[in-house]
Amino acid sequence: MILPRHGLISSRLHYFQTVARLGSIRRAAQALNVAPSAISRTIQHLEQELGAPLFERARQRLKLTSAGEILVYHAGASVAELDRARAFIDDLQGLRRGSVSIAAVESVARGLLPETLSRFWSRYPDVAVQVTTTGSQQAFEAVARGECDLAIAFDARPPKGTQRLAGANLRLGALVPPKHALAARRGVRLREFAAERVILSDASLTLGSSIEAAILGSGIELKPIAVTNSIHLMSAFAVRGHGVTFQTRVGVERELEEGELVFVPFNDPSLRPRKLMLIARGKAHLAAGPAALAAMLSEAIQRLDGR
DNA sequence: ACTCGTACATCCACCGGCGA
DNA sequence: TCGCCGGTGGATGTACGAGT
Repeated sequence: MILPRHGLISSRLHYFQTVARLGSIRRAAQALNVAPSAISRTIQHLEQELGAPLFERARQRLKLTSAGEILVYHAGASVAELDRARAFIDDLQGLRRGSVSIAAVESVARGLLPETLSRFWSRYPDVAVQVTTTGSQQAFEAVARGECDLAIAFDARPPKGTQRLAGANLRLGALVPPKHALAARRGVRLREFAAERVILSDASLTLGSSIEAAILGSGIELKPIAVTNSIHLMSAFAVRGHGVTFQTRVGVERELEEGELVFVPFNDPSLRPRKLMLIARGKAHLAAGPAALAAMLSEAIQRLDGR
């Protein structure tokens, strides 16, 4: 049994509209892919219900009566309203039990994302979320390829076909233990850590490459005690007093809140703020679930701007 | 004018899915 | 399980146009 595109709610109106448009039950039947008899009977039912003929049967041609003209006008409005209602209902269902996929850099997955998802799930508890941690450029490319709905990353170029939804400039700084000599300072220079044990991120992270460029540009020689691509390890080493590390506040929210580390921003002009960005494949592509999460993430990212 | 082929709407019997 | 509803295919009646 082939149902017309509007289902039972408006199939009669849809049949009627098609017959009125084509002026023939047979052509309407071909257009709708049903038997002519089905349409004929549907029209008869409508006429019985309304108590008035909708077509004049003359010379093998169906011509709308005045009642038919009135119904054509109102049926068009009704079908359009049903389409609108269907779109709203689809969106509502997407928010009730849809899914969202996100690619994010590790630092975002440690703090910003869990915090925002807690708020998201308090409103939309049945929307499933798939989170993949990866490098910045890879995260953005995953969105461009349609493999995920949203991506959050640092200092990466949004690929063609994607749209930037939010951005924030985040200062780079040193993460030091509370008892460190520089912990109370309002700002520091990179060269002040020349004699220190430092924990650096490797060049596979955008963080690593921007710090490496600043080190090379200033001619400072640092003594890295550890080099890693893990934001988690960098902060864990720093908390245990193995050395100081350099990054933004994103990813170490818990350590800062609990007083395990202190963030001291850099004053070096060569250490420019890092740009955190949220992208999607264009707002028009976002279903209800991803759109709702994107709105919450945008708000959270914009609150970070300048910090 | 009549016949014939074609196109169309309608009627009827029957089938299958779905909900009470 | 049964009734309702919407589907299909075949039969039938009607109208039209072309050919004779």
